[in-house]
Amino acid sequence: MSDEVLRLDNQLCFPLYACARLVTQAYRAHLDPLGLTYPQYLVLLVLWERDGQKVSEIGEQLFLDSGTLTPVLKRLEHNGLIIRHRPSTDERAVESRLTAAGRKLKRRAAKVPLSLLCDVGLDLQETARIRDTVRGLIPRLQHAARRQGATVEGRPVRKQKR
Amino acid sequence: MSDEVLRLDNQLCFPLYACARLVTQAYRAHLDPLGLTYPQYLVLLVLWERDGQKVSEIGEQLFLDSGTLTPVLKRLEHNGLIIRHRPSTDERAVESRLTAAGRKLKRRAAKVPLSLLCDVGLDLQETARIRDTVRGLIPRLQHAARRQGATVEGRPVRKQKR
DNA sequence: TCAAAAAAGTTTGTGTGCAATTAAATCGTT
DNA sequence: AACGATTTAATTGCACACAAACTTTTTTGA
Repeated sequence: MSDEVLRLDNQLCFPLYACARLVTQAYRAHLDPLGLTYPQYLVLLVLWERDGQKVSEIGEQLFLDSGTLTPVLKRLEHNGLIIRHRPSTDERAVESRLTAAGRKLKRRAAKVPLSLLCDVGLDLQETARIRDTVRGLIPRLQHAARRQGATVEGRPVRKQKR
Repeated sequence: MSDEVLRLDNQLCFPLYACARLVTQAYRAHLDPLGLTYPQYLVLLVLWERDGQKVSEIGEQLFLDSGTLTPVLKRLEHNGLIIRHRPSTDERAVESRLTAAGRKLKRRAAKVPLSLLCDVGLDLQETARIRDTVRGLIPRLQHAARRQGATVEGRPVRKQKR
């Protein structure tokens, strides 16, 4: 009876899942030479826009919690791209600040997005259209995920084991 | 100069990455009661469509390799949902076959997709539209990802660690 | 004022993803 | 039949994701 709804082809979730992985794979060829993983690249994008942000600020933009970001930031620090330090005004927080090497990497990274579009064979218009479609999903998914128990933003909500 | 292209807001990759994670988070609330993770659920979707598939066959449909699938399949076996065995006709292969418990779980899982759409607040038409848009990206991303993972002019391109 | 609560990160444990390597079985060609 | 090439999974090593527990610091409120 309900076989149809369970077909892989009929689900929205799977193409999203598959595309996200394929995108990071496509990025890898361009990020490997920079010594970056895709999540590390995302963190740098955030810091290149505004330097010296706290873990929680970075997390709000990337929808990642500190449990994920702490190791990523430590690796970036270990690789000499950022420095983490606790500001004296609030010693709970940890700010990440770009080093000279971290700032310098921005120039090389600037070539990556266009290379990717080129690899994938998308023009700017179509890219923008798809981007807006997918982006429109985010608030609704946040609502759905938050409602049921993930820590999307601040609120605890979850009590059950994975 | 090239600041604009590096803005998080202008990238297609990030919404895809964010949505994929938010989707699995939204699924978690419905899959936890079934004792499944999202990748485990995907494997079962494939087996519910056709039982007894080889690791490579499952991998082709989910775009996952044996390095990822082997542990997932072992956990499904450990949880009593499938049995893995090597067919005598070709002892290299490993077929995964649903147990009675694995087949039984399909009835409960059949409620999940609709619950999700309900949580997210999407109607069927809009879902299908977005799904087709995202699905259209897959072949192009595969081409882009494959192009760089395999070989260029006969020589292996990849030698650097991640 | 000061103990309780809240906030901010870190740590721990589990489960993917994926590249690279390894091991075993099968196939193709001689 | 022999043997190198190919196929198929499993293994290894590293890097996310994320829930839950924990530590330290700051804020609150009776």
